[in-house]
Amino acid sequence: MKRTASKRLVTISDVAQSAGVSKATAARVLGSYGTASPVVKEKVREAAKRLGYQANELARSMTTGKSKTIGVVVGDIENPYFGQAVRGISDAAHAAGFDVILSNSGEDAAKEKAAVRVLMGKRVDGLIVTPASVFETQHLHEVQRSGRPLVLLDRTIPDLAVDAVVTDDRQAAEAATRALIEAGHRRIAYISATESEDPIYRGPHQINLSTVMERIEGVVAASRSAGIQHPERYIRLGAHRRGLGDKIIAELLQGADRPTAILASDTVVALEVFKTLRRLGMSIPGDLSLVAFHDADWTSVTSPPITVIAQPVYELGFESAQILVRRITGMGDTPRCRVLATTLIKRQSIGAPPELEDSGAVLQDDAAKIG
Amino acid sequence: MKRTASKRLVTISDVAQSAGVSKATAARVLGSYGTASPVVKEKVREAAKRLGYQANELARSMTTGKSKTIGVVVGDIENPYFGQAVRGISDAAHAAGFDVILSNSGEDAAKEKAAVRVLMGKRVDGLIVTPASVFETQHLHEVQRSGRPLVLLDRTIPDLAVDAVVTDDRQAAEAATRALIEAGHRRIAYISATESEDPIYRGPHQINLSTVMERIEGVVAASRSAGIQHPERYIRLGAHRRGLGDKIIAELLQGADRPTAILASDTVVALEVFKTLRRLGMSIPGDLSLVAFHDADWTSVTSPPITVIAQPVYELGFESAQILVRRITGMGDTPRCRVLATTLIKRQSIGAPPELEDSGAVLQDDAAKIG
DNA sequence: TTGACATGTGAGACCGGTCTCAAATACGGT
DNA sequence: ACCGTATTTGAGACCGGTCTCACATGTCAA
Repeated sequence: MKRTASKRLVTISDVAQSAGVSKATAARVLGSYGTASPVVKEKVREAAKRLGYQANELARSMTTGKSKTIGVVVGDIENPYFGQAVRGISDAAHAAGFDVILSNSGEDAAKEKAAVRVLMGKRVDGLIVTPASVFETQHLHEVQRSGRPLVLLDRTIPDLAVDAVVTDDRQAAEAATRALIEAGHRRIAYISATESEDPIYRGPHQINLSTVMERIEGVVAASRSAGIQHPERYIRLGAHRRGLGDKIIAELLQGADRPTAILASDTVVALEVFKTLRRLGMSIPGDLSLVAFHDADWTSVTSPPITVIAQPVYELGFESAQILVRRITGMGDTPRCRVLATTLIKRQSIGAPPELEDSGAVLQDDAAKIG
Repeated sequence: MKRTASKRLVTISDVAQSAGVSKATAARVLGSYGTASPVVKEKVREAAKRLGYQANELARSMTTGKSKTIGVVVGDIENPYFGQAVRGISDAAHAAGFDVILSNSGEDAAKEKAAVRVLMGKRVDGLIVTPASVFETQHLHEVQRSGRPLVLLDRTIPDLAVDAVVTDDRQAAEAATRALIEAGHRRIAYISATESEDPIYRGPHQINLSTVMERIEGVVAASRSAGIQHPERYIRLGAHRRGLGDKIIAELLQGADRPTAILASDTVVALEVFKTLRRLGMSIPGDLSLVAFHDADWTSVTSPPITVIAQPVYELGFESAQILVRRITGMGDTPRCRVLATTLIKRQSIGAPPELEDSGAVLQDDAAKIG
């Protein structure tokens, strides 16, 4: 058995010595740059193979300044939404010869900040980030100032002039809401998983994600143009943690003037709605209609199958990586925000609203609000 | 506006010069090693802050030889199974002060090899890998030989003496099969997503994953001890690609002596079973009973809810990272394989087998095999 | 006062590559 | 044979940190 020393690795100098050439020459052959005669090339390659040489990419990156690596910070790897996006990123990156380092922030701005710092420290050539908050963005501004390319994924930050790739959430929310209105609904809830101590929506200052704001605007706009009064009252936030989501949904459905339809911000929330409904003995779409963001694979096998807003998640990742690579290699035209379209996939979770006893009271309530 | 040069970053020499101390002293303060007087510390820290100094981790790792980073190669990031495992890894790693670099192999041994090479090149302190094949393992042997700690996740490799963390697949498959047998089933299929050109199982040589082999053994053992003849005939492989899975399942269910129960290797396959059944106009558990590996969150909201084998996936990741960190920092007791237990969660997808016309023929068939 | 010893600081080697530059060699034409 | 040019090669600086070691200073006991 070959007792290779486990500590010290083979360096280019070792190879050079063994091949009987200078370090510089060996480096040229192994690094595929400069020139070397065929016979020398062969000698060096043979020695490298024999010694089991593997280049130290760290050293290489340090001198060249390029690491051929892009850093990615996503909100939650466990969420299949980001899983798909990451695959898109990986595919595009690898196709361009880049590696990917992934971190997840758990949607926590502080963790995100730390992750970005680490990746910058590792001298990645560029960054793709799904920012956890539009408020805490100093670290991203710093990245931009340092000149390292940065692409925002899924969400934008208003005052940060970098590339971004997002889906058209406003228009998606509007379309979904319109579909519910066309089915006869007037009391439509939007339940978001976004972080928030207060589950009740009181205004834009609470919202720290561009997507959430856009969706709320979409729901409100569609409702308003259908003559629905005060649609904001059915908006709920912070349904992220499992137990909490359940509570928020149950309270919403058991309260006075309960909504007859729910738009869920992702499939995790939709799942929570499903479970809560089962617990309350209510059915879809008889008692409640449901639409969810994200066409997760399982949404077509529930009963009833869920009507969803399909987002081009893989493309979102793929495009963002392509843009980033272009910035790294090429140069700077002005940053753009690419908006990808979504599709409403109609399945069987939308029905006519049930006849609610207190329906008249609600109208009165609405009327009172006007007067 | 401060026009920070976008190209050249601030180095420790810049900070030293600005603070009026030597490079060595500045490094001691900023690197938190050696000694420095309080007043000098203050000066250096102030200068670093003013200049926006960020350490070059590459340079740091190069001299120290440690990168405080562990590399992870998983089969498929999109699969929620691995998503959970990765979170477990991240949590344990970060708790110990390590960063995580993630790659995915797409269950392709060649890609896995490339990913391992890249990570080794980046001088990660250790590796966690879910090996795509028990046959192509030279690269993993090389890692082991180089002395860099390696932990296998979810799967083992017989002749490779490194740590591993897996679930007890044999016992899980046995328990699931027994549950089906107790419900009266005698024709039980196991459908695996594992890569294979031939969907029919002909022997162990086809199987390139330890988990798959264990599960097959589990199913066969439970069947045999219940007196079921030739249980292997209902084993199908390669249900990975979407279209193919559908075809394999449909053929199995429409063939002579069709199985009355299916054990699916993961929830993606289970989903495929659901869809195919719907297409064929069959129902669960009336026409077919179903059990699946992996307690994906949605398996409780289908109708009927699916009986699953819950695996401690997060723990799998968490443990593997802990073991790896222990190896990196501490030293070598002999490598161990940690086996975590699974739980059978009984829901409503198991029922009595339907009265099949050709039931008698099957028994004859079985009997014929004995004579 | 002097010596023993702890503490703070700077000079410079080093990690393992890349890259510049000059010297050495090969080649081609007259 | 001889010169001009192209190609191959080696010496050594460099990237940005860490680390060793020598030297300067401060403290305290004899």
